[in-house]
Amino acid sequence: MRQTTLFTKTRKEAPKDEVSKNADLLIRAGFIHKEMAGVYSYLPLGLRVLNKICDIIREEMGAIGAQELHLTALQDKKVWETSGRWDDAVVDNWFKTKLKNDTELGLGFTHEEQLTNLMKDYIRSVHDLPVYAYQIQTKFRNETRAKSGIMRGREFLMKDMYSFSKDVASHEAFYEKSKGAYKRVYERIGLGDKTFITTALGGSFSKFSHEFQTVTDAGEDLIYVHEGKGIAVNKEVLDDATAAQSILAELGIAREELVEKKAIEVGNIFPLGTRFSDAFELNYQDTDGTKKPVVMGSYGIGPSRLIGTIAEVLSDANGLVWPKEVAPFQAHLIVLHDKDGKEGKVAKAADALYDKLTQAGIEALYDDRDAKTRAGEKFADSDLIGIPIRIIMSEKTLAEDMVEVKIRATGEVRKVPSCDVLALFV
RNA sequence: CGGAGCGUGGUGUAACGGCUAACAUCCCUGUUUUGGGAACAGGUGACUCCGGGUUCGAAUCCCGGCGCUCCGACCA
Repeated sequence: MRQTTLFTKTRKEAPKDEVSKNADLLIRAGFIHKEMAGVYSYLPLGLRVLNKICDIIREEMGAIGAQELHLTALQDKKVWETSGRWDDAVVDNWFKTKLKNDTELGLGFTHEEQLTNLMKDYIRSVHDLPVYAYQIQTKFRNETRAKSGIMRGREFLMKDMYSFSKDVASHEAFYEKSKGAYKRVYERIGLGDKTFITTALGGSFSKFSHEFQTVTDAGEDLIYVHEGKGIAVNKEVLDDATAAQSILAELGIAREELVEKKAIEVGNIFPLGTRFSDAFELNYQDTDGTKKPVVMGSYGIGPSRLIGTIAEVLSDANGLVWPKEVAPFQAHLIVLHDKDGKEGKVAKAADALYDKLTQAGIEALYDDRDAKTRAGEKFADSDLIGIPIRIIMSEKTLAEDMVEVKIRATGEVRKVPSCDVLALFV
């Protein structure tokens, strides 16, 4: 994409109504636009990152046999009354609205109820199981306090998967498999080293749950990391003496081995048991003819929060630093025109290189702005946007038939023969 | 939901109750410049969040809204 056609611009100054680093950088670099507190639009650059993250999630969910679907955001009150979660006293972060005829509707903050109810039309027999279904969808949560930029919004994107298994054993087998899929997602988006599977309390549905927590000072949670085993427990576990004892024993770790860290929850999986299948009478007929409740699990990950987390964890003083797999573009080609400007030899060579990259299937952002935008400004913008590989072509480099390559993450600079540029992307 | 702070051109800031609301940046014209956010000249752009009130006079003081940020509570 030619940068002259990109409608967003970078900003030199931090927005006055944001303090958090993720919002500051993402807004200044033109990835997101704030609409109101906790509600952000995704601009072309930000959407590219979001789509890449979603595609990685799709691949990893597909790899463990999950199928994608898309449920509705508008929710039927009756369905939620079935599980007892319509009441504002039970769930206090509902957005509710009404039809013209005063029928109440909700805007989905999660989708256990709807999907369980839907599955009644498709799950009848043991032969229909298991089913693993997920969606990537906008969720609405009426948070009393939106904060931390895109880390905690009122409208946000969420991948939520639900598993439907015939019994506890097969549920547990899939639950374990899902952990692997989640780990691969964090590795691929560049957060693997800092993300720990964290045992947490189960809340109302089960004895325990697992969170994926990325260590960062911008986090809201306190976790206790066992660095040797690469696992953690949530503070809430240690606060509960009986839970702490059994969970630490199960994990084979001792309290003294744990190090306290601030972290942001970037994923959460938990067994649902038959909490919803009982409520909705989602049963199946087993081979022996008896009726049994489906055993369920729920698996969430927030792509938009992941963007914020990457911005918090991987950025530096000059701006964003995108890992290869989620970067909006693989290459940032910068041309420094000669005195003939857009008609000059350097411009022609850079145009040709851009075409070559594009034809090779390499996504490149081409900073083709003319000499009114000087080198320093182009470099500063490039640092801020954070594309992994920068390729600079100028009169100087062209004279040697080279380009200059700078790696955003490390700052490493080297000269590469123009003909070898494609080799940078294998 | 408790507490604190804030709301002024697109952006970031300034302005004692008193001239035509100032500066920087961005943007537009032109000249010059060309490897880390250049220089000069000219120009566009604001009912100072909204509604009331006090006053000869309000961006400024008072009241009420709305909005934003932060701390806390909450967060299957």
